[in-house]
Amino acid sequence: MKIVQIYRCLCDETRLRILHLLTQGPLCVCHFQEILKLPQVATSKHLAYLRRTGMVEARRHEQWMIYSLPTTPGRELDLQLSCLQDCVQTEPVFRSDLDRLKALGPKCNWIPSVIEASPVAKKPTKPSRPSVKCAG
Amino acid sequence: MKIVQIYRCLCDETRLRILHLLTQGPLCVCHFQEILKLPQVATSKHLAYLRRTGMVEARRHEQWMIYSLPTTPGRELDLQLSCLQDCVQTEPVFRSDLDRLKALGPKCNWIPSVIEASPVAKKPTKPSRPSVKCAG
DNA sequence: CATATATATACCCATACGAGAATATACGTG
DNA sequence: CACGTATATTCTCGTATGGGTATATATATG
Repeated sequence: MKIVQIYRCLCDETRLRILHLLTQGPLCVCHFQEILKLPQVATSKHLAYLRRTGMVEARRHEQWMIYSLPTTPGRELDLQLSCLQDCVQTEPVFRSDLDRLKALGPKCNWIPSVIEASPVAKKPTKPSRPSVKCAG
Repeated sequence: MKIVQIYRCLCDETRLRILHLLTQGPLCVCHFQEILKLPQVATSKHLAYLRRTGMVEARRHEQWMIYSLPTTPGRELDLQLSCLQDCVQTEPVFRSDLDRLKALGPKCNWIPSVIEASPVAKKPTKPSRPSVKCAG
């Protein structure tokens, strides 16, 4: 991936927040909506943009699309993401995003096990009963 | 300066090359043109963009405008510029820019002394005689 | 002052992008 | 299969941006 492509992904605040959240682990779209407080279409389009350029990967799990950083990010992306984490320290948005992510905590515990793609993974806290309505 | 502003500056290859060159030291516009092989107006406009957002500083010296990184860059910009230098290693454009910069070497020795703003600075290699025509 | 060099700005055009509304697709449940 | 939830795509619109041409400004020189 060309460096300037990486920067083009980083030059929008929403995408910056998405990538920042993903450094903490995989997330599904509804959680992004929840944390970023953005309409569905905005979230989805930014995620599509990131996926097109190879900045993130996506896999479907039942109704949900789980987004994560690439399994093999490549040197440049790795460097940039580290730098991003350093840089955002000073801006409150990113801090509160993290707070909302933690607050969401147990609700999305099941995601990592899904990502590991272990077929026998138990999905402990996932409300597997009725009318899931995401984690809202 | 907001982080996303920094990224907006970095998301164009020309500006990336300009900033990369500036990590080596101050340069005047004609040297950018020379190294980047870009028309005057393109160079000037990208430099104006960078100046507007505070990514670079400019000072006039006689006919020339000398551009440099901010004297006090701030934490985020510092981090980003370091990361940039790390990242560009793999892309040939930046390498050849550096080569052309070195090749230009003695022709712009006088710039650092100008930047120091020492009133009695001698400008050794500057062709102070006739029809300067930049460093072309 | 006339002219040349260095640099910036204004203007025009094409394209990219972000936001919003509406619609489509995929999956799950009864 | 009908319906609901989750997510993606299409369309439209306004704005930012990059390239090019022409012009303006600043400085130096004769």
